[in-house]
This record gives sequence, C-alpha cells and structure tokens, in this order.
Amino acid sequence: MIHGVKKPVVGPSFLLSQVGAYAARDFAGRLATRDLKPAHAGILRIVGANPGLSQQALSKTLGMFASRLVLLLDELELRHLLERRAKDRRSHGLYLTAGGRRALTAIEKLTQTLEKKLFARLPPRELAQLERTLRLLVTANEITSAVHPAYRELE
Amino acid sequence: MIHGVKKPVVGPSFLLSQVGAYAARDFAGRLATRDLKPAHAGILRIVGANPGLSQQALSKTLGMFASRLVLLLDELELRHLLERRAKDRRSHGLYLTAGGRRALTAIEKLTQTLEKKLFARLPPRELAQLERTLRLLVTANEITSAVHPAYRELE
DNA sequence: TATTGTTATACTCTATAACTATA
DNA sequence: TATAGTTATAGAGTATAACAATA
Repeated sequence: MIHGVKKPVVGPSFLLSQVGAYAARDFAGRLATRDLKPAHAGILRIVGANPGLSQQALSKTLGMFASRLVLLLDELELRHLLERRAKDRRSHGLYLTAGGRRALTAIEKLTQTLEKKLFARLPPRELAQLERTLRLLVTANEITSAVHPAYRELE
Repeated sequence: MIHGVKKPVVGPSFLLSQVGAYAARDFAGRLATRDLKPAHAGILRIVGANPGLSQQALSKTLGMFASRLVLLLDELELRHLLERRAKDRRSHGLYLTAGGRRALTAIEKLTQTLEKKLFARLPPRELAQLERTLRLLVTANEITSAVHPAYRELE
C-alpha cells in the first residue's frame, strides 16, 4: 500500500526490472556528483579494459550508435579523461589518460559504497547466490551489451 | 568477449541493472504488439486494483508527473480501455472498462510467456529464491514506485 | 486559499540518415 | 567501393511551470 493505494501483485520479472532500475538510478545519482553520466562510466570501463579500441568497436560493444558516441567522447576528451590517438588518418585508437584511470578507480569505489547500502540487509550467502543467478541469466539469455539503456539519470 | 573485445569485470548491482533492463525491454517489445507502452500497462494494473482512483493519487503511485498522465489517460480512454467518471466537477474517478480488463488479462499472459523464456534455465528452487531476495531488496530499500522509468522501448 | 486537472514548453536521450575523408 | 568518424535532425520520454476551474 502506498498512501492507501493497493499495489497489484507482481511477478519476478517486474521485481527484477524494478530493483534493477533502482540500482541504475542510484548509480546515476552518485556519478552525477562527479559530473559524469552512466554512459561516460561505461566508456571508461570498456576503454580501460581495451586500450587502443576503435570507436566502431566501442559502439558495437556498448550497443550504442557511433553518432552518439562522438559527443560523449568529445566530453571525456575535453576533460582529459580519455584521448583519441590517430592510428591512420581516418581511424583513432582510444586510451584512458592518468586522470581517466583515476576516475575509473573512483567509480569502482562509488559502486562498492552503493552495493554496501543496496545489499545491506542481505546475508552474504544470499548475495553470493543472487550474483550466481544473475550471471546465469545473463549467459542463458545472451545479454551482451556492456552498457544498457536503463543507465540514465531520472527523477 | 564481444567481437574480441574484453568485457570489464562487473559486480552484482551492475548485473541487476543489466538483467532488469533486459526484462523491461523484452516486456516493452511484447506490449508493442498490442500497441501499448509500459506506462499504459502500469496504469491499467494500478487502476485495475484500485477502481475509482483519482489522477493525483495515480500519479503519486506511479511516481509520474500528473501532466504526463493526462496524455496517457487520453490514449487509453480513446481506445475504450479506461474511463474517467466525474466525481465532482473538478475531480474524476478512474475505472477500467470491460476491454481494459481484457487487456490486463492479456498483459498477464504475455508476462508469463516472457518469464517462461527469461527463467527457462533456472531451476524452480533458484527462481523462488531469486524472487524472495528481490522482495527483500524492495522492502529494505523502500522501493515503492509501481512503474519505473526503465520501462521503455529501446533499440 | 488549496486542490484537480490541463496546457505549454524545454531538455535529455535515442534513432536515423546523410555527409566528409580516407582506405 | 567500403569504412571511420562526424554532423544534423527528428522523435520519444521526462521535467517544470503556469494556468483555469472548482472545492
């Protein structure tokens, strides 16, 4: 009941979406204190793990249009978190700067803080089981994109 | 690895967002075959459980601005799935029509189909455990909104 | 004076096509 | 001819304020 309004019964897929969206929103809120958006974080993560990646490859990995990537990369480059180095005269390799690596570390810390709060009431064994179940679902359903669209700032 | 690109290590909150967004996207896709959006489904669900609800109360329950609700209700009313009945000359009560109740039933069926596929590889006990864990997270984190913003059509 | 519903508007995120330049 | 990156534009979804009518 919310304000005396009956909540309809919902199943596991609704709960999954609901809790997932909550986690994503929380993450976006924490990132915002560093003037970053979830998409920026996704880029830093992938480039961090794959130095020299091309924009095309990155856009495929993120499931994001290359045209959108351009603006996000511009923003990251302007803030010296990432740089484009020319491979030949038409394609670039993407690399994190020292500042970008620091930002990535900060994002990891911020995620740990988030998870500590989100999972505070969960016994460690239950959290471990949740993580195993989620990984199974990712594999079984071939969920590949590394950054997903729910990652947004909302409310 | 996606196309030879290394995926960075991610934690349980990322997985939760990822799988949740996947479920939401799948749901949106199935709804689209009936020309409905997730927000419509959320409205039908809440009004179905609370006949006579006011728009104000509904907007609070959904965590949605009343101004946005107006257009969504217009659409549902135009399709005779829902009606606004005047309570007094400034407020209305919201009610499902017979067609609205049928739509709600169809949405429930479609959700079952979705869940059958999404959880196909999950042993029943593991699914039951997942659902318990998710309910605990909803309660512990006071996640109240009945329709969440991840519910959108994407890609 | 407060509340209900509505209109109008701006902003962000996403999608798509068309374009430049290089290979 | 195909590819990498970019620009421009249109469309959703969302946020906010201002408004009219009524309690």
